[in-house]
Amino acid sequence: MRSPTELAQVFRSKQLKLTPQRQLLFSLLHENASHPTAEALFEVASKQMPGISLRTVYQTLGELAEMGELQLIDFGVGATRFDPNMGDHHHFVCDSCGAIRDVDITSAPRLRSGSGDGFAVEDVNVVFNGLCSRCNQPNKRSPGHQAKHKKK
Amino acid sequence: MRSPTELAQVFRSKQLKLTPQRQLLFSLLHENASHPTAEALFEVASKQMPGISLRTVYQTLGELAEMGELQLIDFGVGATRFDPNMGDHHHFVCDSCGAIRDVDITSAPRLRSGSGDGFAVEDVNVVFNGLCSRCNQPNKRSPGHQAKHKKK
DNA sequence: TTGTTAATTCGCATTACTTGCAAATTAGAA
DNA sequence: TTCTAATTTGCAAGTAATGCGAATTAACAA
Repeated sequence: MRSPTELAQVFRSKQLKLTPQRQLLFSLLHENASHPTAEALFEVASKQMPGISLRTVYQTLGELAEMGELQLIDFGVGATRFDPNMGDHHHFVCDSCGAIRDVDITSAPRLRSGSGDGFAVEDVNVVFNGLCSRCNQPNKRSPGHQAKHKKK
Repeated sequence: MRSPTELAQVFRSKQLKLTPQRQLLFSLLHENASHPTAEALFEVASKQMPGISLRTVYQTLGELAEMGELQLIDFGVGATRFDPNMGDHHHFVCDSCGAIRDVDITSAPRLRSGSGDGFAVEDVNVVFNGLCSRCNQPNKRSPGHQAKHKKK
């Protein structure tokens, strides 16, 4: 991850202006380990910066992703999630409450096959589905944000 | 996979009617290894059964998925894909043309961790991104259906 | 400080994909 | 053949995200 100061330099080096919106979104994202959606980030940002536009959130998140400052992940369950953790890692998704947790690559076999059968693999993403520790307790399932697409 | 006859029994056992639409969609899906979208399947189905509704395609695909006859997969690149292959396997997605290929589980490390850190993993999905053999040839990239969300 | 200008934000319209709903149709049992 | 619940269909509506143009503003220069 990058400090706000470093971010400023990255922005300038790319001819991008350092706006209050961008700074806010960047820091909110780094304070937030929940892999928020654009909408969720918008909610939080609105509290500190009333009037900020959802359009700007999408715009900025897209730019940060292009700059390699964050990952854009779609688990096929509602909206795209944003992850500032650019390290090699995977994800666990709770099928009950929708919570997402990073899965450190060391705890999962490292998959980095070069190529096979003619196609060149450039990236491998592993998604673990199941029940989080909270929802795994039979009597206290969080009815949180349920999966919409129920993959299976 | 199931033969049309077996399917009929499965349907009956669940009080579901064996309609021409369902039979057509089921067989089209099994003839088709491209992991089509609902829309794509609708196009093909329309040729053999003019007037069939896109709504019915979505409906039927959803039912088949609930019955465990097919998988519903969202790669975060446009529409949901449908896969009649219920065996343990993963997927390769071409970032250039959007083509999808099954990746037999034997060629990838078998990931079936029971649980860790309190959450119960019930399913593991691995997505390999890269360039397919066709697009991997520098001069002949298929400009096919480009990725829309470009995950990274 | 002030001015200039290209970058950015904002809001609204629009697209893409999918689902809800109600009326019309039909498979399967009697 | 008749009956009825299941199914299909078309259209409206919903969600997520993007396109676009007008208004605003960060950053640089004078």
